[in-house]
Formats: sequence, structure tokens, C-alpha cells
Amino acid sequence: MEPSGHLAEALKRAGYKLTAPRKAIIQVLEQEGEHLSSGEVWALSRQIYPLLSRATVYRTLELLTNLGLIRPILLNDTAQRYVSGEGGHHHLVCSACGAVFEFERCGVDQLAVELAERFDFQIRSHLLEFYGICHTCRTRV
Amino acid sequence: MEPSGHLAEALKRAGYKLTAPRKAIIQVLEQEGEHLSSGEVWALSRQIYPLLSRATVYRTLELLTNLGLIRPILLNDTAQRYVSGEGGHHHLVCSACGAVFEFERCGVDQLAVELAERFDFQIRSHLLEFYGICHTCRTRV
DNA sequence: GTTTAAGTGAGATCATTTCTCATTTAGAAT
DNA sequence: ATTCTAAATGAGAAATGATCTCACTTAAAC
Repeated sequence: MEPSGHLAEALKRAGYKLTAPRKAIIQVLEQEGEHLSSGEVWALSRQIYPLLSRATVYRTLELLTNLGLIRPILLNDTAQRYVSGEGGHHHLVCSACGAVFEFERCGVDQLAVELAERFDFQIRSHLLEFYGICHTCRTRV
Repeated sequence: MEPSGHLAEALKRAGYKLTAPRKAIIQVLEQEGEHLSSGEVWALSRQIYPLLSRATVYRTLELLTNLGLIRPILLNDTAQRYVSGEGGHHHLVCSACGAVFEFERCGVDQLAVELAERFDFQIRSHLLEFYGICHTCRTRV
């Protein structure tokens, strides 16, 4: 999800303690890729630090979110999921079957610059999603 | 949220029964505006149809979602919230304090046309969100 | 090594969502 | 209008996800 060591460094820089539970959670986030739910983070991190409590997972995910290092994303789940706080995510989401297609170029960079100036807002990432009906669902009788 | 009668018509057209519970839920969605959670829809709809069960609210929201008439959106909540299934939503979201700023023009129309063709996907709406740190949070000591 | 504010675990509590199944009903058929 | 039936519903149980509390622990500054 992130370049290794990135999250730990950012935490320390922001004045937070680098504890064993946090190290385990960070290691999971950095190694296991995108779209992890809170529960998945908990399960995976307990393989590293078995005493880890659910509460600490929620607290750490919230902390990392507030620092802009990760952010929640809406998938077809009930559970909250997280992705990297940097860069863009671009999806086509089928309203009927939930299928997700990804694409790369989105062309919002210029807009980002304009908005950053207009709102005096420091932009770190973005999400662009289109919703509709996919080919399969549309051609199904 | 929708032009009046739009949802009821679409439901019938898709072959679903137009029951009293569904009418109440639809009336709420059409009148009460955006960003309602399931719980809020339940509470408001019960003012119209007091026997209404939570389960029916969930079932109806899921049905309307599958038809592309509404869609879930991620806000700073635990609860699932819904917006119109048509048109675009454009937000700047502060990772630190959760503040949301809206903007209008997003310029993704041309991209939408290209993607629709490339993926053979019928696009009905989109969401463009930028994440970062707002002016207030950045200048706060 | 001491100190102390920050961080944590365990489990209770709360909120949201899903499930089950007996009962009801919209709308088609007559 | 009446009958019929698959679809829809209500009520509450169960599951899942998130938050809170508080006594205990610990990172890191000194």
C-alpha cells in the first residue's frame, strides 16, 4: 500500500509513539495491499502481535486516516475498507452486480490545481467513480 | 432527490409491485433530499406508514440501488447513506476534520464518453472526491 | 533508571445490517 | 368483482461492525 517505512516515519514525525501494536498494523497495511477492512487488518495483524485488540485497530486506522496516510473507501461491503491516502483511485462500478472495473488516466490534475487554489486546500489524493450498468448486466435477458 | 414520481414509475416498469411501504419510502427519498441514512429513511417513512419495518427499508434501498436509481455514498458516518443515482457529486473532503466542500464543474464528461465506449458500460452518475487538508486544519497550530 | 502522558487490552455496550418464517397483499387472471 | 399466487412484508432474533470504559502498560523524554 505504501513504500516501506513510510507510515511509521510519518507517525513519529507527527509526534505519536511507535508501539508494537502500531508496528504490526502498519506492517500489514504496507504489505497486504489495498482494500483491507478493519476486521481483516485485525486478523492479519494478530499473526504478528497476537494480543492486539480490535479497539486498537480502530484507533490506529482512525489515526492514520486523520493524518491523511490512508483513507476509507466504499465498496460493496458493510465493513469500512481502506486504501492508500496518496494518489488516485478510478473505478467503474456496476449498480446491478457490483462489478468494479479500474482505469488509469483520469485527467483531473488541472482541476485539482484549480480547486487547491480556490479552496486553499492541500490535495493529497482523489477518487473518481462512475456508476451505471455493465455490459454483462445490460445484455442479460 | 428525484423528480416526483420518477422512482415509483421506474419500479413498476422494472416489474416490481408498488406497495404502501415502498410508496412511503419513495416519498421520503423524493422529498427529503440527499444523504439520508437507512435509519433516517426508516424514521421518516414511519411517519407516513407507521407499521414499516426496518427490514423493508433495507430491502427497498437495496432494490433501488440495484436498479441504479439511488446509490450508497461514503460520508463520515458508520451508517450507509444514499444519494440520487443520477448526475454527479463533487466533494473536497478534509482528512483531518471531515469537513466537506462542494464544487460544481468537474469536466469528466468527455472521459465518461470514452470509458462508456471502451468498457461498453452505461454510465448514469459519478462521484469525484479530493482528499487532503483544509485551510483551517493546515493553519491551526 | 525514573517519570508520565500516551497508548493498550478486554470486554461491555451500542448501532447497523441481515436473516427467518408466518402472514399479508398487489396485480394478474378469471 | 372475486380468486389466485408469487412477491412482499413485519416482527424480532441473530450477526456483524464500531465505540466506549477503565485499569494497566509502555515509549521515550529526562
